[in-house]
Amino acid sequence: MPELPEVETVRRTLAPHLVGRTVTAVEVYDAGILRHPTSPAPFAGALVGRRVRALGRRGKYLRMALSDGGEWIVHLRMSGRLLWHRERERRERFLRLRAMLDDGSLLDYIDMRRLGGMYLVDADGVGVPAGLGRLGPDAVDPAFTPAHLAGVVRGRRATIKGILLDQRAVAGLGNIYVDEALHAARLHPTRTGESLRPAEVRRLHAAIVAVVREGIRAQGVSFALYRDGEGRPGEMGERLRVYGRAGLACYACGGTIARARVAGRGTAYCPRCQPEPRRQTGRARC
DNA sequence: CGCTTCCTGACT
DNA sequence: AGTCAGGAAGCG
Repeated sequence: MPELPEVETVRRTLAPHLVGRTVTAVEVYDAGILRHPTSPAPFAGALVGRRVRALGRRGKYLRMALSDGGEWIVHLRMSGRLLWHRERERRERFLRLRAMLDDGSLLDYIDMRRLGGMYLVDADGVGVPAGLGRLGPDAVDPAFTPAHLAGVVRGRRATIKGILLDQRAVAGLGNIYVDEALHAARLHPTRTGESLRPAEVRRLHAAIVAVVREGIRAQGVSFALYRDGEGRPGEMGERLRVYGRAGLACYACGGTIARARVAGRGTAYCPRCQPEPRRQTGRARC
C-alpha cells in the first residue's frame, strides 16, 4: 500500500536520522526479505562499515546512497515498514531485519507479509532491482508532462486504471492514488487509453500531480505505515475522496460511490462523476 | 492484454 | 473454509 507519497514521507523522516551514520551491525531475522545478496552473511558483510550519504527515492523505491559508492535499496511493497528508534528491547511483531548505527540508534525493517524486500547494490551497480531501471518518470518529476501521459495512453486498448498502475508508464502510483486521480479527473476507470481525448489527458495529468502532491503534504495514507519512530500516522487517509468509500456519498455530486474490479484490483469510483464509457468512445473507426 | 502468484492476517 | 487486501514479476 505504500505508494509514492508514503515512501517520500518515509524518506524525509528518516533522512535526518540516517545521513552521516555508519552501520555497525546487521541482524537478519528472516532472509526471505533479502533480494540481493540473498544470504544474511554476505548481506550483512556488505552493509556493515558503510556510511549512509543520502536518502533518495525513485517511484516506490527508497534508495540509500552508501559511502563506498554502493546503494541500499528498499521496496516496502504491501506491508513493509521502516522504523527508526533507540529502544533496543523494542521488537515489533514481524521484525525482519535490524541495522545498528554508530550513534546507538536502530533502523528496523518490519514486514508482516514479507512481500517487500531490500537490495544491496555494489559500486558497479550489481544487484539493482530490475524494475528500477524500467520505471517511467516520477509522478512528481517535471519530466512527467501531459505530453508524456498522452504518449503513454496513445493507441492503448488497456484500461486507464491498468495503464496508471504500470510503473513503466508513470512511477509511484498505486491503487489508492489511481482511484483518487481518476475521480478528480472525472474519468471512469475502465476507459481505454486510446479513448482519452486531449482535454481528458490534460485533466488526468493535472489530477495525478495534484493528488500525489496532496498525499505528500498530508504525509501519506497510514496503513501499517508510520512517518517516524514515534509511529505517528499520516493524514491523507482522511482526505481520500473515493478509495475506501464505497456505498458512501460522493463529495462532489452526492451520488453513491460504487465498487468494481478493474485491472484485477478493487476499484472505487463515482458512477455519476465518472460516466461509464460508451463503445468506441471518442475514436472514429475507418 | 489480463490473469496468476507470492504472502499472511482480518473478516464473513 | 473462503474471500479479500495489492505491488510487481511472470505467464499464456
